Amino acid sequence: MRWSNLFIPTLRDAPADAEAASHALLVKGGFIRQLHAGHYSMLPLGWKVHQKVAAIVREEMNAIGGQEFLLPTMHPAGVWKQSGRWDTMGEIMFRLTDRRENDLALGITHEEIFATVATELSSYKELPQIWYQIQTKFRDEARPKSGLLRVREFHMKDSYSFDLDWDGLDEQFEAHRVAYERIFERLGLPAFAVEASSGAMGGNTSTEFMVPCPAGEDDVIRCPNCDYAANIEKATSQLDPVEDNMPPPEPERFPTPGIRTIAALEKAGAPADRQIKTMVMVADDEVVLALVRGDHQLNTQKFIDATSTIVLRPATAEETQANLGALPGSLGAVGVSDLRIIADEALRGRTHMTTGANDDDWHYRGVDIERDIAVTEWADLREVSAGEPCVKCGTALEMIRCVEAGHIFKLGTMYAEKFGVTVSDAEGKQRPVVMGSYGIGIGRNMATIAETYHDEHGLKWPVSVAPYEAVVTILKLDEPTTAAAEELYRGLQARGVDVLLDDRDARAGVKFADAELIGIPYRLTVGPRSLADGEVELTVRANGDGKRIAVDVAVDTVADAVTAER
RNA sequence: CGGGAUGUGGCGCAGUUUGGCUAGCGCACCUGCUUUGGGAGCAGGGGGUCGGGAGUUCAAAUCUCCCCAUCCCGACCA
Repeated sequence: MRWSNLFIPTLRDAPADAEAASHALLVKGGFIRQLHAGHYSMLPLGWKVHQKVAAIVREEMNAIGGQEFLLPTMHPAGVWKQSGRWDTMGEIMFRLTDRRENDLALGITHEEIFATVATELSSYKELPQIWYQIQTKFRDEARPKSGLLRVREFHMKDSYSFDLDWDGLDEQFEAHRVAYERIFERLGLPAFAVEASSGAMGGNTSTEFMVPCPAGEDDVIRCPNCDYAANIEKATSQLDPVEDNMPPPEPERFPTPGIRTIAALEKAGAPADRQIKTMVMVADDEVVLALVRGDHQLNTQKFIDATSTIVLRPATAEETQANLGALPGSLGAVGVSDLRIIADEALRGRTHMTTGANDDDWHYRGVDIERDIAVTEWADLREVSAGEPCVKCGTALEMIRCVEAGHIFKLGTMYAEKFGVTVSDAEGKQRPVVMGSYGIGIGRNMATIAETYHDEHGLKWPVSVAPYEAVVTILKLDEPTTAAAEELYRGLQARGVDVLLDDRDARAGVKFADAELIGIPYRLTVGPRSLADGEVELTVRANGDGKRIAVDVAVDTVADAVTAER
């Protein structure tokens, strides 16, 4: 393509409200424009990158036997009611009504729709199946942010596997894990797999693929020594045991005037690891107590997973007062019998603990949690901190901020049962199929690549996803220079290189700056000065290297480099 | 949803405190001349419901009220 004919609206100044590097550079480079919060127009350059990312995903899905579909984005409420998720999805789902007042939803994911199609599976001989699509998803995110990293409308590759049994699912899951690793490698992303919370998807196992990035929104706990890695919503660690000596026969009430915090109580003689922190939560309109050790933090996702909660919020001061008779600072679970009490595993077996007495300015000490508190359920609720010992090898864990680039789930038979997706097995018995689902956001991966590959001059796309693989820059629009550049351009096209010819009537500095901003991996600069020596200049965007090469080897040099890096 | 900030040509901004000239500057755009290997110079030119509505006033980008939008932090979130 000739640059003079293209719409590549580069800007001298990035919009002031773009903070993430990918956001600023994608706008500045003329790849995207915002329509409104969380909705972006893909301009020609952006769409080319998007399509190249999608093509890599498609190739790898096809390689593991995936079959491409395209399902509707707008769904009748009925299918969502059938799975039960019409009620459990909450505000994340855009809902609307048609002229006949039928309830409709915009798809946030497609388990329900693929399950509906899958009812036509009838025999185990048809299994396994891997079905996928690359299609628009809508999610009414509370806070879209950082350009393409978190939006409300985006393209996702979502795939679904159907197997006769769990062993089959394990194979599909593994096939996807390997496919995803290949995808991220081809995208140039240093992604790694971590244990994850399955959240609203259901199922019992899920793995996220994380890319370290300060603009990300997830914290990952990773062991620098062994292979342990988990989202902080799932991560655990070893804890040093705390010795509880001299358990007293019963809790002792003592006055703590003005003491409202763990730290203040510590000064009054109760070490934080000998305190029980009591938090009052409202889980789907039910008041529930969450107990963690004084020096630990509650991870709300762990609490949600442990209690199968849909909507969780802290109780208001009024609700707390009404249920426990005291305000935060003096709360405890001793003697509470009418509320669910979820306690963190780190508290199991502890005695000689201090906790609030549900009477402002009073606490109990000498509490034996199993004797004195009616714990309903024990669960892993506490949030791991960096530096704690790895559960597998004891090495100090590190915490890394990441972007979630992909997420794969073992779903089981829940959707098959809700939708009646059954097949006959070899004995002629009807069995529900075992499903998995697997997602990669295309635009988010594009933005994550931009986050990973850029410098002060602009983007530095890997060849695999670059909007153009090479650019031939004409420095002087006279006949001999133009003719030489055109010949290189045609030569590269003949070698199958996705090449751009910068034939604009602009100064050299403008052309160089634009080529660097939009991140073309290879630039051939054709000017009368070097041409007089029978040479052109080859500049590599990735490392800034520039060198002169003979005109007659230029096409092969660039084409070979591009081909090697695809 | 809570907190903070911002809305003035395509982009970046000034002007608002203290109401008052035809709403200004840089970039970008158009024309001409010169220039031409790292975002050119000179001259001329086009483009703006000052986020929207209502109000106060002789007079509103500027003051008042209401609303909307966007960004950041948090909550939340596959």
